[in-house]
Formats: sequence, C-alpha cells, structure tokens
Amino acid sequence: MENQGLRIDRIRHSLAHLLAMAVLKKFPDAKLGIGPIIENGFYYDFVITEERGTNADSRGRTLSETDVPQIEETMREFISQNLEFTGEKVTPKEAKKIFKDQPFKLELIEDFVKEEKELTIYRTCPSTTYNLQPTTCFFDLCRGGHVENTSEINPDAFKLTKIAGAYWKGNEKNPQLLRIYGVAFETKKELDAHLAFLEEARRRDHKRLGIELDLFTFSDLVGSGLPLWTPKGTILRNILDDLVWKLRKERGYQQVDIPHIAKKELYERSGHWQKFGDELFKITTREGREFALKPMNCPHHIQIYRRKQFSYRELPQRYASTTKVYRDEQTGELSGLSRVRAITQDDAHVFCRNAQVKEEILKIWEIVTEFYALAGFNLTVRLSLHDPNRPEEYLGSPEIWQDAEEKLREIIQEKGADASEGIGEAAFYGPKIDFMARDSLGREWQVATIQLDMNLPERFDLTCVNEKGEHERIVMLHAAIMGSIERYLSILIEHFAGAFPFWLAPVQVTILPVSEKFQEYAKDILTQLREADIRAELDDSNETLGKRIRESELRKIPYLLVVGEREVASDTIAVRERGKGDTGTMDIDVFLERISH
RNA sequence: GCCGGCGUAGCUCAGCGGUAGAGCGAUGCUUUUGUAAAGCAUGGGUCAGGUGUUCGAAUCACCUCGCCGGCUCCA
Repeated sequence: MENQGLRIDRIRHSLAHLLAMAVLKKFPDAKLGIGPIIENGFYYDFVITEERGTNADSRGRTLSETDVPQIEETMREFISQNLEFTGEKVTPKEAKKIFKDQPFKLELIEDFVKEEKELTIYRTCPSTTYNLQPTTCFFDLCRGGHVENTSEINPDAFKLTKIAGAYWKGNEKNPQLLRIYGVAFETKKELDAHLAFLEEARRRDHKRLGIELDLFTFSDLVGSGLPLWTPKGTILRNILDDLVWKLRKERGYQQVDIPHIAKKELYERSGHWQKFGDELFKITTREGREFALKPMNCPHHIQIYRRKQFSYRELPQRYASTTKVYRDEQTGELSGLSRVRAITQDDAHVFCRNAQVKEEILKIWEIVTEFYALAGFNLTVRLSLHDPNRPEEYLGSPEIWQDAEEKLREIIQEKGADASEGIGEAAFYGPKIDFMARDSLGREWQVATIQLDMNLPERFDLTCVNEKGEHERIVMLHAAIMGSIERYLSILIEHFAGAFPFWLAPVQVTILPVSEKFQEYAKDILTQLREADIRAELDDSNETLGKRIRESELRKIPYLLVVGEREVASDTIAVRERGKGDTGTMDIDVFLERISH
C-alpha cells in the first residue's frame, strides 16, 4: 500500500513534468527553471521567448492567460498516452550534453556538482513527436518521486490556476521567470472541494466585503496603502480598541500619547534608521533637519520613561498607545488592509526589572487569551528566535539573546503551551512569543505578539534606582494585542464573512415599520434601544417591507425589528434574527434581556 | 520594486477605430406595504490621467497613477 501523502506528491510532481512538456510543445525554445510540488499542487518556471517577425521592433512573445487552457489540454493528452517516467543516473558531462540548450538546468548541474550530489535524469517519451532536444523525449533533471505511469493520474483532478512572475532561485537580482501554477488531487471530488474553498475565500475577501459593508475606502489622491475609515468602520476599530484598553487598564497600564514624527537622531539611537532604511518615510524641514514618520512607537515610549529617574518601587511602568506607524512598503507588496503604509498599532511597552518579566508577560498573555476568545479564536503559540547565522541582522550580543530566549522558553513551558519555535522570526531587538489564530476557513494568521527586549534599554541607557541606591539596568516588553488594527480587521471580516457577532456589529439592530403609519412607534422603539446603548437604526424608507428586509440581511445586521399594527396594539416588537428569519413577537424588555448575553 | 492581468456611471459590467450603454444603486412621483427585490419617470461619465498615431481614439502606441494575482520584502 502506498502512503496517501506520498502518492499525491508523486502525482503533483509528475504533473509538473507534464506541464513543462506541454509548454515545450507550444514553445519549443522555452527555457526551463524548476518545477517542484507545493501545497495543493505544483508549479513550473519558464522563460518563454518566441521571435515574432524579423523587423527591429519584434518582441518576445510571452505566455498569456489565453494559452493556459491549451496547455492544460496538452497535459491531458499526455496523461491519456500512459507515459512512463524512467530515471537513470548520469555523469555531469552527460547531463550537460542533454541540457546544452537549457541554461538554468546547466546552472543547477553546476550546483549539484559543487555539492557533490548525484545527478538523476528522468525521461518521458510521448508518442506524439515534436521538436524536443535532443530527441523527442522530455528530460528533466530530477531526484525522482513520480508516478510510474501517467495512467495513475486522474485527468479531471488537476487544473492550472494562474500565471505569475518569479525570480530565478528566489533572488530578486536574478532574472525573472514566468511561473505557471497548478492544483492537483487524487480525485475530482477533492479538486472540486479545493476550488470551492478558493471560491469561498474569494467571497469572503475583506477588500470586497469591506467596501460592500461600507467599512473603509481608498482614494487615489490620498495614496495606495492608506485606508480611509468610514463611520461604520471606525465603530469597529473603536470597539476593538476599547476592549483591548479595558483589559489593559485592569492590569495597570496607562495611556500615553506621542507625535507621529521624530528626529533622525532618535531612530539612529534606536537602530531603526539603519534597520528600516528605505522603508522610512523621511522628511526634511525647511531648515534642513531630517525627521522621519515613526516606523515604531518604542523609541517614543522610551523617551517618556526617560523623563525622570524611576525608583524600583515605581516599576513596572506600563505605557499604552493606539497610534499609527508609517512604513514605505513597495507598492507591489500592498494589499487591501493586510499590508498598508499607515498601520494602527495597539502598542504597549512595559519597563520593568528583570525579576518582573515573567509576571508581566503572564499578564499580557491573559489579555491576549481573553481578547481572542471573544472572537472565538483558538490561539497557537510560536517562540520566535533569532537566526544565529545572521548576527548582523540583530542588535546585541549572543549572550543577551540566549538569556532572553531562555527566559521566554521557560515561561511557555510553565504555561504548558504547545509552542513551535521559529528560527529567524525574532524582532531585530529581541525574541518574541507570537500568537497565531486559525480562522473559520482554517487559515492561520499571526496576531498578537509579546517581545522581550534587553537591547533598547541598553542603547538608551534605561535604568531604575534599586534598593541599594544603584542604577540598575531595566528590561522592556513590547506588547501588541491586535498587532495592526487594519490587519486584524481584515482577518475578522473574512473570519465572519462580514456577519459580525452582535457585540461587534457596527449596526446591531434595524427597526422596520411595516408602513408610514407606524413611524412614531418605531421612533419610540429606536429611542429606547439607543438609551440601552444599542447601535440601532430606523429604516422608514418608502420601500416594501420585503425589500427593506432583503437590504438589511445583505448588510448583515444581526437583528431586524418589524413593527406594525399588531405590535403597536400589544406594545411589542417582531424580532427577526440574521439568517434565521422571524423568531417571534416579544416585549422590548424581553428583547433587551435576550441580547444582553 | 519586478513579471503578468486590469482601470468605462456610486457598484457589477457590455462596447474594442465612426463620437457612450445595461442592470443595480441614486433622485422624483405613484403606491402604504407583514418577513430576502412594487411601478413609472429622471438625472448621472474629461471612458484613471497625460502625450502621441489617425480625417476621426473609450478602442491603437508610449508614459504616469491606481487596482488585482504572484515574486522579492514584511523589523
């Protein structure tokens, strides 16, 4: 019996070869990159140039979307020919001969020789002949892992999905290749399920839903990556932020407020000027002084701490600000709310003694757990460590790092959390405990983060006066609960498909009078709801009741209250719940009671 | 930033060398509505912006801006 996972991998790998064959059939001069398997499928990289005419301005023909169905069809033809994949070991010389027209393959051969790896070449020989060098067979440099015969591949269980650019060997200094992606499964049923998942993800896309639900907008004049928040969207932001603040306040945090720019010198001292480089939005004043929009809040909070000499008795000092940071992301990296240039962080910094670190981290951990439980997220934990092979990317000595990382590891152990460890995932000033949330579609997102920082206190000489009257070095904790409100909202919108739970819905209740005659009663209900702090609206527009119900359902309002003759007579409301239809008539007090928990 | 695909009314889109269209939304009137779309009428566009080609450009070319999918990056 074959292992399921291996079998599907072999199918995907084989399809990558067939993809290359199909592309070569259409573009015999295509240069091949690599074609590995990936999650749910495979891809293959190519350079495709086809001379078109001989005049001076002839341009290389490149593959376009319209070629994809044809390539897919060719792949199916190959599958139906019951082709075999046969591998044999070759010498570098033999390999180079076979791939003499394939510069990328030649480079790989060189790499393999350097690494003293064995060279294997796989051969597939389709019955339809076409111009493949050196014979009609297709050869690929490959360590194996194919199906034995294409008859093992279900021709209806794969699909080419998209074309994209990709750098050779993933390095942006290398030439860019054309990458064709495909998805593949053992059965058509699995493929259909996957395509349905993609469709569902597309349906929930926050960029689409956010505009539809009128939560945010973008303006070409304001600029890309700079979302503008509408009244409804702002309600969402404030609800979330208030919640975080409430949890923080209970644990001794204090709000502080800071400007959005600072002098170059601040960021030089913190290390951000060097570390962020081109990502800083820089400003030169008329007097020629250099400022930057803040890329992080820690240096500002640090300066608040530095305003006076603290006694150990006054520690920890816990400062929180919900404020924006600005990063000049490359335009191609921007995407909806997930990746923006103006990022609202719910940022806090704890200045404390070494011995207080554990307790403070546990407090933040509590906030994180409580906050995410509200949206129904289960969190997983990752300990993000520095990469010892790239010391130039981090501040501070190896000893400091080891110490800090060990401390976090202990806390995670004590919490009994099942944490993974991510080498190279640390911040440049310290290791982190990161929290990941799994959304309703099963996708994982990094959300909250707790960072232990022993470096910035060093750089800014942060101390307290201890029991002996000495200046004692303190440590800093960076704690963001949502991380970025923009990003967290993008996750929430998709998680709930825009149907926010009652506590979060920008509009919680819409009142629908059956006709104009019941407007007064409806207004009376509206007042009562608003007095009870319910975010309620009245829809008395001149439309049929059915139409107004439809519109409110599409706006994903949690409750609709229909009031007409019967309700006026009995001083009640008819309650319709989102997605559930009419749930009956009740007194308004009963309704208020019902929604209060 | 790079590769590819796009940009037409508030939204979704058609038109693709002969001078601007539909549905929804908006506005007005009629209707006074009982749980997912009442009827009629009206308005609405420097066809993203710019420069060319052409007798003529939404349509073709080039540049800029913006969006989407990837790549690179994400402290």
